[in-house]
Amino acid sequence: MATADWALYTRRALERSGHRSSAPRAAVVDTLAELGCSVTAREIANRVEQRGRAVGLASVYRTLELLEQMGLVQRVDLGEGVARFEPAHGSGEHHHHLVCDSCGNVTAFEDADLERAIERLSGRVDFAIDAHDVTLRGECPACHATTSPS
Amino acid sequence: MATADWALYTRRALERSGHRSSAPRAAVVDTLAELGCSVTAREIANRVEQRGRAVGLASVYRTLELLEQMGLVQRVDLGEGVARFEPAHGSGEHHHHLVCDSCGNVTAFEDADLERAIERLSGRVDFAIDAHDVTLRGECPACHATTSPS
DNA sequence: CTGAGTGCAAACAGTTTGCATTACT
DNA sequence: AGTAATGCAAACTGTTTGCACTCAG
Repeated sequence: MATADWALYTRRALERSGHRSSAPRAAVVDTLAELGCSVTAREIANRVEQRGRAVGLASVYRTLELLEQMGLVQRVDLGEGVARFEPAHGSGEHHHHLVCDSCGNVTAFEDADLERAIERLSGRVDFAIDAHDVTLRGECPACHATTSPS
Repeated sequence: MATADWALYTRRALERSGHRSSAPRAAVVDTLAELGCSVTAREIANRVEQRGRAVGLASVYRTLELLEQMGLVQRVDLGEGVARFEPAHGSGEHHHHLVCDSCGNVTAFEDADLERAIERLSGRVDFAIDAHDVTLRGECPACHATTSPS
């Protein structure tokens, strides 16, 4: 399964580039793999602690920063004033996020049509585009049900 | 011209909804209209000060928050860790942003194709979408020239 | 044994809030 | 006169940094 692959690959990549394999760092990698899509640094620290081990928040941030520079982690900003992070799966996989305005719930989606539109657009603008974010906001099914009970 | 229209309309809207017309608030409105697209609270405060008058940063934030709630101002988060704001022009006008990774320069763009793709997509997901942000990142022409001098 | 990596606490930056003061209406 | 709105400074939040300590290589 992809999440275990990523954790493994990431640990290898760290080794390969001469980084020491420390317990805290491994815990962050494993936990990010476990939690998956768009998690905050604090969520990672909390989860690690739940599992008995413990990591300083600073180390979580330092690890995430390192991994981001290595292209193994993607930083995501959904406009909540908190940075979110997720495993970066190679070049292929590519998703964006739906955010529920009521409960803050975050879900991922992918859409080839959208990607195509953005790609075309990228060729048309005068910037040299190399990344893009799309965030859709609204109400998730659960909140929608309670808000407008038909 | 649109910027003056917006300032006028906004001041009217404030009056109409029973808000006092104070000098600081008017200054914020005028300055946001003048600066236009995606400015920070501090930029507004600075600009107001340059023009002789002065506003506390807190008042700038309070005004922007009020205007946002009234739908007259749009809050924009480009993932820099600073909130940006811009005049919200009615329902029609709709743009997104290009951010230069090197110099931080922000430019606006609109693209009907992209909007259409998002609209179609919105119908397909299980959230009730009512807003969306798109941010394209890359190198602006100026930075691109200095980075890769052909 | 050496220094990369850690944890803590202090420093920071942006934003929000409490409160006494100001100034529209 | 009454009270919405202001300005300042303190409080808060998320993130970064300095520094002494630890542990992997």
